[in-house]
Amino acid sequence: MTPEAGERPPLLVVLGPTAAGKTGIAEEIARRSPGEIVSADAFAVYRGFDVGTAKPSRERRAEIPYHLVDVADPREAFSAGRWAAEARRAVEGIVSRGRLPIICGGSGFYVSALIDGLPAGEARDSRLREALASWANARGAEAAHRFLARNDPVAASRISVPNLRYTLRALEIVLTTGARASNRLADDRWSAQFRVIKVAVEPSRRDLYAKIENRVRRMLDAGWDDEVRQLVRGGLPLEANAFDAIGYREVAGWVSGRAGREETEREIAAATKRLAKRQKTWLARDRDAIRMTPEDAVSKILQLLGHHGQTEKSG
RNA sequence: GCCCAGGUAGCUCAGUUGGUAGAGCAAGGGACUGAAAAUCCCUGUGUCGGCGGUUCAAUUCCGUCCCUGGGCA
Repeated sequence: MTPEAGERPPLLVVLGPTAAGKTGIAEEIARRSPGEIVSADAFAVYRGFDVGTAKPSRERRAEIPYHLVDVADPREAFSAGRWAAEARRAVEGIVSRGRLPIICGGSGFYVSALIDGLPAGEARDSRLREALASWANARGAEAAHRFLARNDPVAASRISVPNLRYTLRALEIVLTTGARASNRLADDRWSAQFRVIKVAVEPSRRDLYAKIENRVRRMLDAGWDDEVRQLVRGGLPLEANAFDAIGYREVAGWVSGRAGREETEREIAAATKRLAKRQKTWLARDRDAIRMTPEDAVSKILQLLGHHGQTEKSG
């Protein structure tokens, strides 16, 4: 390790699939270090989405400062870029207070936007996006893909034809910036100022699946249905992006009598397991992440941070 | 008891004018550059309800029995 490595402030990143126990670990570290938590969760940013996103309660947030929770209205369009920009500001604030910043969450793309960076310029245009969507709706995904192939063949070759969402995003980038999506380079200078300690909490599949099942049951017991009723009564349409959060549309179906509680619980648990699988796939590529089980995560992280054990201290 | 309609992949079902079968969902694996808990890709052998019969060959035709749903008594 280079001498200046020790001078850079540490930035702890706790990753892992949903329900792995990340939050408890991050909170324990925050108490000992002491630190503040930056939630890396694409749906905990929305106000009113509490139970189903396993959002930390008000009491816990009073004990340990949380950032990037409840920062958006469910009606507004959120983005990885906006999250990363706000997370950077939060991290800088925590460091300036002399505390340990702890990124904690399961949204791999968001964390990547923060640590690895994104290309400069958002290249986002909602009017163009809508126009492209309705054009593609009329002409089909193949036509859209052919159009992209003409403007950015490299991007087109990486995107499968039916993946209309990716195709349209790549088109949006070429049409707004004139630059090909496949040529844009991410800017990762920001994270270089920190000693990034990235940790992946990975329980066995068996444990994780049991935790997921328990958690879904507890969420349904904790008034998830009331929360959905309130959101719907408040006029939030089921098409809103925030309702893409796993379980919310299922609970809406239960609330409206279209499905029973048991069936709803089963479906949500299955969808959550699929999410956990995708999260693990994402994480598997991350060669910087230090893998550990939830049981020994806290002591291993403390060690990585440089909290020395008693034997070392006395010597 | 009688008359219909069914019994095919974990589930819902298609299909084979007789040559041992395929979709969706589930499950497993993968991709991911501002919608990401999203979006997309790959992976399909299962006594085709049991037992007999006809046939070179039956999941397919015939008989019979069992099971499920509906109707009539």
